[in-house]
Amino acid sequence: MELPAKYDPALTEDKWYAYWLENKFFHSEPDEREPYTVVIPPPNVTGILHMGHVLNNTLNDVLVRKARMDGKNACWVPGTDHASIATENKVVQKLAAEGIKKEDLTREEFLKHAWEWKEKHGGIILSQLRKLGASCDWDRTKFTMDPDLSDAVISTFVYFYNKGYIYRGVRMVNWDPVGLTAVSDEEVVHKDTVSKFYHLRYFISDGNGNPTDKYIIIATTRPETIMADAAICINPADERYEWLKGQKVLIPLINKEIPIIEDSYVAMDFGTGCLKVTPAHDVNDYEIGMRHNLPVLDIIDDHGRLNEKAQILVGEDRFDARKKIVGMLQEAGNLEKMENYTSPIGYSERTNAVIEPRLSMQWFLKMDELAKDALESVESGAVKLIPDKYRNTYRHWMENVRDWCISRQLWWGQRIPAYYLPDGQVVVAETAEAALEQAQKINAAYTAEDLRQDEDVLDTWFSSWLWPISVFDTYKAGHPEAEPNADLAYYYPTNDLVTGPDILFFWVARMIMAGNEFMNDVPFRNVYLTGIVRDKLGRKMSKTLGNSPDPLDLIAKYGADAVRLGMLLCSSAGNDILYDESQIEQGRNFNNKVWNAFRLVTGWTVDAAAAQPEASAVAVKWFENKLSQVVETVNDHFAKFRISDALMTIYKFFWDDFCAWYLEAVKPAYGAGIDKVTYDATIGFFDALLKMIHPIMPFITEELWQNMSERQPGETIMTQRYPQAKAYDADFIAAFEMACEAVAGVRNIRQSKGLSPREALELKVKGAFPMEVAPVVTKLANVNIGVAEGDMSAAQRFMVRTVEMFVPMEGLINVEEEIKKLETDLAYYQKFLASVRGKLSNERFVANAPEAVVAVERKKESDALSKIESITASLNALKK
RNA sequence: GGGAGCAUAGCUCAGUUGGUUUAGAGCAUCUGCCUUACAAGCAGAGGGUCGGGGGUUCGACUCCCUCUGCUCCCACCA
Repeated sequence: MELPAKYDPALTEDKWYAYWLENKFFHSEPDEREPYTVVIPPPNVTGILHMGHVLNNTLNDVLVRKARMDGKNACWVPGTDHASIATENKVVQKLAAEGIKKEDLTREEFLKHAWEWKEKHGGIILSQLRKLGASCDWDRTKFTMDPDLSDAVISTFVYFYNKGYIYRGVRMVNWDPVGLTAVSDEEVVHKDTVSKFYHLRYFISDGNGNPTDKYIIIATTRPETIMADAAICINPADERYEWLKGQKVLIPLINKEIPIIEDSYVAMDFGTGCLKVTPAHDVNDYEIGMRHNLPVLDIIDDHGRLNEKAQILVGEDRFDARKKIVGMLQEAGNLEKMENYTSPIGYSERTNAVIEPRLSMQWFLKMDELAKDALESVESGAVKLIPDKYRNTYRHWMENVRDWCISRQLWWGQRIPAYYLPDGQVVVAETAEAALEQAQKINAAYTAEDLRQDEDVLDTWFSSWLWPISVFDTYKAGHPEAEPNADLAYYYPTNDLVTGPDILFFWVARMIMAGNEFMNDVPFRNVYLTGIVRDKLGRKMSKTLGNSPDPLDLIAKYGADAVRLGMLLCSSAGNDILYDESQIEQGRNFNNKVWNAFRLVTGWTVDAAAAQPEASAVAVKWFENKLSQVVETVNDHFAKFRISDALMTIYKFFWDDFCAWYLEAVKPAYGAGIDKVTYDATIGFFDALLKMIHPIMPFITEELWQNMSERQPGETIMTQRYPQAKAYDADFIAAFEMACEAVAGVRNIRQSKGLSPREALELKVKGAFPMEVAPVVTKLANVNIGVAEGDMSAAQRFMVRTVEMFVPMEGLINVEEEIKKLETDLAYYQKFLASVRGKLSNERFVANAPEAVVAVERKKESDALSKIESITASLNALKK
């Protein structure tokens, strides 16, 4: 078979992915093997693949494929997340573009549109993952709103409600006026924002609601909320405002009389020391209001517009109202001054709208007990975070967690299974029928018509926190007492979770809580936290910057294997990835290297009569030993999740050790055949190398493995065993390295003297060179090796460790230059010797340092001495 | 405002209980090669007072303090 000189991934990738699917190699069923389980961090169902997904899923796939080849029963469960607020937003926008307003639709009509949208766009990302080579068990694909997964969510709600962990209450929540829903604290992003600090005059009332000429100044960033002011608050210790106590002031523009109150919350050194208290629109103010029994006046509606309670500017958006009211205040003589002011403002993570703190009735889940256990899971090491610097962050969050607001004023999601009765009571049950039964216990006359289900749905994370359980067993979530089904019993807990640190709390921590609660065991053993993919300038990749390449374009251009390797090259755990297309080029180049090595080896013809050359025998012995050593190193890297180290070890093993040294050492002369012993060994090594590379580059390795010899239908490299490390001879490996250094030394001399590699040279050795590896030096350096005797001053000299090597070259030696070079070397070693002797003559060093360390220093000393001696000898010879 | 982390070659990073020569890798750079697998390549080479200062130690890239510069997380001073 004739292979082209350049590898074309387009010809192989789809073919082999289809083959893997056809043969169901990704599919897993429980059996007697040890399981290796991973659940995918479910991407948004309508999302499309971005570089972050590529990084994450490549890492995941590498781990899964490695485990599979280590003989484990690997199961990688894929799926998608319904992402309630994000998806609902997209549907609302799509409908808006068609002139349909959400308000005009019923819940059922809207959900019909949403499901249509999901059917149309859902799962695109999963097909994109196939292009990347992800070896997910697609038969197990799940969606967080699959009917049975939704049932699990509802059961979970009922379970926690009955346990007393879920309660409903009026609280100050983070209101998203664009998404029209409350969001959790974690969904609020604080960004420093430049705004204005308005200094407003509030005139003192004369007692009858008329202004006097005295006033105080209040500093605020939100003048549009003054109509909702319930009081002005000062610090009781503030002497400046002693005179104010007991007075009343008038709200500008509407002349409403409000009291002066005192509360030590107010900072005397901030602003003017006078705080306007607006309980409905600020969390702190709300708390002050509670302490002082102030009325709560809510003047902002769901959309962030002023309502009729504001009396003025009714119907205006809060930001328009702010501009307008400033003008009005100025005209009325209430604006003292305004200054620029930068302060952190909360934005909705999903819609980027400025969060409006707002009082509303919401459902909450108590977190204190759950958080305590989840913290313990990480502190005890039951769950390992990689890198472990995240333990600190995790602890901090778990110790300061607040109750989780789980209700969302949306339609896309699992509807809260709470039913309101005409008498105001609430019943919570998994179904409407069960709810009615409960209701009838309260009043037998109630009928289904009397029950009104809560309009809200649950936070998306309230379903995804069940993911490692519910993808296997949808009944167990919400029913801790139930026996797990066979799948869950076998696959849980999962082994590794690969995800971004940005959802450590949203998702990872909550999965640990759910796991502890329902399974009495953690959901995974290791959490590998990736970095964020940035461009090479360090900027986060984003659509607006346009600095995010489309992974599918990259795959089309370079091949999935190249993209995978390119992403992994620079991905140490927890560190951000500075993505640069040159890394993917490097991946492509490596593909090509592997391809061409294969062309070379399979192009050889075996000469059955040929005896094995000595150099080949040495090379085979060396590579056998080296292979075991490298497999050992690679396994160690994998065990410690040092994936990029594992990759680089394999990369260098293939490129440097195998191609540059081994293949060159065993390569037959042009046109000649290769002996069978060497050929078989080489094919064996290639086979092992392909297996080692396979988890990283699955496509090209399958292609070559299939081409290497006749394969039966249904055979695959995917399920072959990873090479095993055997005992190896480290001394022999070291000896071979000396041979390589000798070859490099000769090549260096050829280069500096302009000598062709074809011209055979003499190499004279002085010292303890391991002669068993000499045949390799002979072949690769094209030299005849002999022992150095007599005057070597007419030879070019170099050293391999402590062995002196000479390449005689009468007439080509530049004596001046050689002397200079030797003198530089001599100076170096003399200085080095001095520093070593400095140490050795220090009694405290000799007394305190471990014996081995001292021995090393003595070895350094003797090595340096012997080098100085040989350099001096050469110098003397030259100077004669 | 509170907390955490980082700073090592031009770039991206290793450096695994403080001791294997006077610090490593990949990429990039320079030099010479179209050598019959591969120019997406081959052979060689250069390049770092380990952010600054101080301390502990026989010994510090590694531990402690401090300064500087970045990054991230958390956070209700209007």
